[in-house]
Amino acid sequence: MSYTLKTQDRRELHTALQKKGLRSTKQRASVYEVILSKKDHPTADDILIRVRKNLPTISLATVYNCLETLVDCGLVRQVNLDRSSTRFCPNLTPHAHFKCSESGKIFDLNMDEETMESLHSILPKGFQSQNFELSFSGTVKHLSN
Amino acid sequence: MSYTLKTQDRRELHTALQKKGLRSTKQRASVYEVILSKKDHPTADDILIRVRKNLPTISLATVYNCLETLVDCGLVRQVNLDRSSTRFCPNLTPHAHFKCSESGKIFDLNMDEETMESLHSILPKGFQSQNFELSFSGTVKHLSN
DNA sequence: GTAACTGCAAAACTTTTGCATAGCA
DNA sequence: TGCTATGCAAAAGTTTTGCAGTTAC
Repeated sequence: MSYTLKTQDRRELHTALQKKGLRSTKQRASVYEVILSKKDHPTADDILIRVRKNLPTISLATVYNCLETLVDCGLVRQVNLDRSSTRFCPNLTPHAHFKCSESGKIFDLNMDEETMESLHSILPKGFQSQNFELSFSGTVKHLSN
Repeated sequence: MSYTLKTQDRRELHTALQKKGLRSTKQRASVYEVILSKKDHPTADDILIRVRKNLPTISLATVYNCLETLVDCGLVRQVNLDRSSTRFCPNLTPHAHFKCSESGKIFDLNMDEETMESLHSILPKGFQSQNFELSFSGTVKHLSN
């Protein structure tokens, strides 16, 4: 039991899994823990490397399985920017992403209610959106880049 | 010379290529023509099949090359929805995409100035966006689905 | 003529699948 | 104990690369 998921997070994970009739496994906990602990939008492969510090024998296929499970449970969101690997993000609040083309870093940008409404106002009659993804690319001037 | 690019479109293509010091080839013209003629957001593979009606020997690698060229020239935009193949789109006006999870169809949604401004208002100081992508997924009720 | 582009094949990369084994409930 | 999840390997799918031959300028 080397995974260091906080009690509250572990409970949340367990509840969410149980709600779907799924089991708690150390692999799922460890993948979730990795995503929570460093919110830098890692790819499945990034996550594999990090999880292996705790679980050296975990396979990439299992990481993909765990990620799919976490996404299905609504604990994690997947992000597709340009044509590179899918990235994963524990931020469940409405937000956009900004990818800096110089550093490659990805930033979360919070979205206020007003912007959310404005954004959904472009949906024509009959279009019912369950999900949206907004991403910017560009550069970040100076700052902590 | 079996490609049926309209005179104006051909001129636009030629000018854009010339501006970058690139050559006009029938492959590039044909790929461009295919994207312009049916705005259903085809993948590279879709485009290959359509272009081969005119140029039976064109290869997938060439299609990818042509697409990259057209995107670099600003004549075509690439669209990444979920984790499937990249799609291509000749609509250069600011717009969003909506993918119907039932039919799989992708719709362009126009964006007015106000929404564009609202959308960019979430960028923090120092963040300079060169590009954005907004996509919705959901269902389309009745209508011409 | 020559540098750029194409076509082909192979490689690289990401993600999925099938199946035997392990482990949670 | 039974059934789900994991680990491994192989497959599938998308995109890129290297190179010889072709073509636009």
